[in-house]
Amino acid sequence: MNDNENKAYYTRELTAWYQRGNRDLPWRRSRNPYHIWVSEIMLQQTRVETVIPYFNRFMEKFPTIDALADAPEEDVLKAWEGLGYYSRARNLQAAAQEVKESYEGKVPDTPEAISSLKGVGPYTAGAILSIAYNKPEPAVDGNVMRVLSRFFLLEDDIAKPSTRGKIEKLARALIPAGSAGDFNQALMELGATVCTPRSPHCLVCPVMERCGARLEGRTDELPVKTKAKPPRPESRAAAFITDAAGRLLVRQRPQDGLLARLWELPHVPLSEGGREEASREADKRALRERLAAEDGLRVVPGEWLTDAEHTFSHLRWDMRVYRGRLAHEPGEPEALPPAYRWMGRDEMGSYAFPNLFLRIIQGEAEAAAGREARA
DNA sequence: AAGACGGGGAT
DNA sequence: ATCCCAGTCTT
Repeated sequence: MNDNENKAYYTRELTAWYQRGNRDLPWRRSRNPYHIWVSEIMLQQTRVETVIPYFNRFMEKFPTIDALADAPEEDVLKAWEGLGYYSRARNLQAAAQEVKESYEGKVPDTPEAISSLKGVGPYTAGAILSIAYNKPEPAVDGNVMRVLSRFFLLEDDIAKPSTRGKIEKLARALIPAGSAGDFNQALMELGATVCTPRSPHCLVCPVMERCGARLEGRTDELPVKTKAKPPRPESRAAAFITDAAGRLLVRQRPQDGLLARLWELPHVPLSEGGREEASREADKRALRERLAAEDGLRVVPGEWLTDAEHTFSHLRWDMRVYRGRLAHEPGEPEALPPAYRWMGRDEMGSYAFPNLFLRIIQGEAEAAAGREARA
C-alpha cells in the first residue's frame, strides 16, 4: 500500500513492458523533432490508424519545416482534408513559419519556446520535449488520465480542466531518469492498446498486480467523466448548380470558425426548432431568398437531389440538397459574388472540401455515371 | 469553466 | 445510439 513503492513499481514495469515491444509507427522511426511535432498535432483527438496515411503523405509533400513554411496554405489544407479540426493545419503552418524565422528552422527544446508555438498546448509541448529531446516533461492526454486514474484510484472528474494539473504532477513524478520519451509513450501505448476505455484487457496488463481499479473491480467506473452535451441539430438546404461545361458552383468558407477556408456547396440555414413544417417548397424558398440576401447570388432552386447528415462535435447538420440554376438576365453573363467560383471536377483535387460535401459531390457523380451507363 | 472545433471507429 | 480519441483556443 506504500504510495512511493507503487510509483516505483509502475515506472519499472511499464517501461520494461514498452521496451519489450511496441508498435512500429512512422514517426517512431526517427527522433526527427519535425516528424514528432507533426505527428503529435495530427494525433490530437485522432486515432493512430487514421493518422498514419496522412502523416506519410504529409512528409512526402512537406519533407522539412522550410517546405511546410513556404507552401501555399491551400496545399496544406488539402493535405489535411478529411482529418478534421482544420485549425490544426493552419496553426501548424504558422508555427513552422515562426520556427523558420525565430528559431533558425529548428524545433525549440525549451518549454517556454515550444509552448509559444500556435497549436502547441501543454500535452503537445510535453510530448515533443520528451519524445524528441528526452526531457523529463509530462505529456498528459486522455489515455494517461484514464490509465493513471485507474491504477492510482483517482476519483477526480477528468472532464474538468483542474484535474489535468493534478495528473500532470503525478505523471511528472513517475518519469524515470533518462527515459522520459519512452515512458510517456509507454503510458499512452498502454491506454491505447490495453487499458482501453471500455473492456480493458487487464489480464495482459503489465501493472495489473497493483492496479487499484482492477483490485477493487471498478475498471468500469474509472475514470470519472461527466457526459458531454449532445450536438444541437440544424437543418440546412444546399444548392447543386452546374454550368454548361459541367463545372460545379462552389464557395469558400470564411477565414475563421467552423471549417474555415474550406470549400463547400452554397447552402443556407433553415428555421431551427422545426416549429413550422418542413417542405420542399419551404426549403427552396429559403435557398432562393437567403442566398440572394446574404451572398447576392440569384438562384432558381429545382428538383430535390439527396439528403445528407453530418455530425460535428457540437452540432449536427441535416442537409437537404437541391439541383438549381443561376437566374440571370438573358444574354448577360452573370458575375459571381465574392468567394464563389465554378470548379471543374479535375480542379477539386487541389482544394480542400469537408467530408460532408465530398460525399454529396461523389454521390452525385456516381448517380450521373449510372444514368450515363443506362442511357 | 464552458463552448467551439471534425471525423470516424468501436461497442 | 454512445463514447471518445496521443487537445487547443476562445470567451
